[in-house]
Amino acid sequence: MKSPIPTLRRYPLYYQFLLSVIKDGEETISSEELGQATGSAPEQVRKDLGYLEGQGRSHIGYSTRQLADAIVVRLGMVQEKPAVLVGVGNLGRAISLYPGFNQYGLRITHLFDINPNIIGSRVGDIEVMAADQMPCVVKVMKIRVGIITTPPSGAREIAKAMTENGIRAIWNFSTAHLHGPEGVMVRNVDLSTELAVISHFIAGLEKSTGSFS
Amino acid sequence: MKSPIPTLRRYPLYYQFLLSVIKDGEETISSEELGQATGSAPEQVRKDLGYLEGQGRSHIGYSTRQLADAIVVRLGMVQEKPAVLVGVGNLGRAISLYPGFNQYGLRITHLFDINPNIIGSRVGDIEVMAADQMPCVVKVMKIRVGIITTPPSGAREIAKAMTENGIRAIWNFSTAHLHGPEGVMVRNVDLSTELAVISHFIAGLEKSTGSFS
DNA sequence: TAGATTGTTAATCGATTAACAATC
DNA sequence: TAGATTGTTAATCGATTAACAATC
Repeated sequence: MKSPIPTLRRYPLYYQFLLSVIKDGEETISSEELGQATGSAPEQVRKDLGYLEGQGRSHIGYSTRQLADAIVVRLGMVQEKPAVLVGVGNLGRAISLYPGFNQYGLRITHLFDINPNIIGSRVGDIEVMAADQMPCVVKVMKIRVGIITTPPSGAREIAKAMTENGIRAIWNFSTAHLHGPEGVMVRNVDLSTELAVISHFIAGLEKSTGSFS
Repeated sequence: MKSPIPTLRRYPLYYQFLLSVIKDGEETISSEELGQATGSAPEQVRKDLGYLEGQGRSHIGYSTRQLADAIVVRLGMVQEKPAVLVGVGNLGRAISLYPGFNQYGLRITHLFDINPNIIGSRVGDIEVMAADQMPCVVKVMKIRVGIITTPPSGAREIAKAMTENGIRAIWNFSTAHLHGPEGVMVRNVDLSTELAVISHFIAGLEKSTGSFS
């Protein structure tokens, strides 16, 4: 059965915790425990896991191994997903070096930038190429995933070049809000959306407690 | 009127776009345009803006200036919010150098790490301190915002030390899922949640088109 | 067995979307 | 004026939560 997007987003949380308890030698786990560890209600956990192959057993719980495997299958984590990244600033560098992505089969194979001082430099063991070569690389290598970590100004154009050359999913970290054509998934990740929530909360505290408390 | 969290998260998107049209000299903007630019329906925009002070005018739209100001006020963007960051790896470095945060009044004032090779080094104009000094700094400087960019193993303990010394909002980028005590807001930002959605989507494509297409 | 735990159905909740009167 | 646009109320939608029978 198809998993809704909020559920898909919770699978990695379950998966991470499953790995740690498997390492501890646990054979089974209850929805209660799994919920505790990931910040979800047990009913939520059971519902989410209900979309997966396999099932839990009353009085016993779920097999940790079987569950982890089911998540791997559902998320397509074993498939190799080569990706290009455009914009090798601090954020781009951090993301291309982020160790957690391998687990999901995401491999950033090419880096691009427009800054001549950055082009030709190395990040990890990848050499940064000139951004105008990105379309060609994407097309020739049949790459399906594009990551954008540029300033907002160039983002739209880059996204266009990506989709025109076969990219099917764009992970956009720039503050420009993008949306792709039919059949292309765009995930906009804007850190300021979270910052808004935090700022609002902290500012609210100051107001209520004032400088007298 | 209080804005719900999904609305708070959209304000930065509106704000960003408002700044750009103000720079272009536009005096007013319609909910239609604003929605177009940020990926929301016009009704959604009107609802979100309805929570703010001030109002739009029929046939005219909203005053761009007034709207931007109202968002600034609602999100408490002008209040100075000093913050500490623990974990000066690639991600931590990227975040402490991220230019967009100033806008929200967030100022990362102290950096901490446990790695002796990193302690004493500089990121921007801030010197990295030993992590065990974090509780003291937070307490003495009355800092209310903590950012965690460590590996998951140490995260829980760091969060505990933060809240015990007066931190009221934690922005957690580690893969450990945290939740704070009553009165402390924790925002868990796990990049793998987004990656799950992307991986699922791309893996689904491969399956349906196969290697024959 | 008794009690723990799943799986599933129903109820709730909150956000989004639609509809439309009011207004400029 | 006519048409565009807001503001607000109602309808829809989807996810979360609650309830509970089934089962080990």
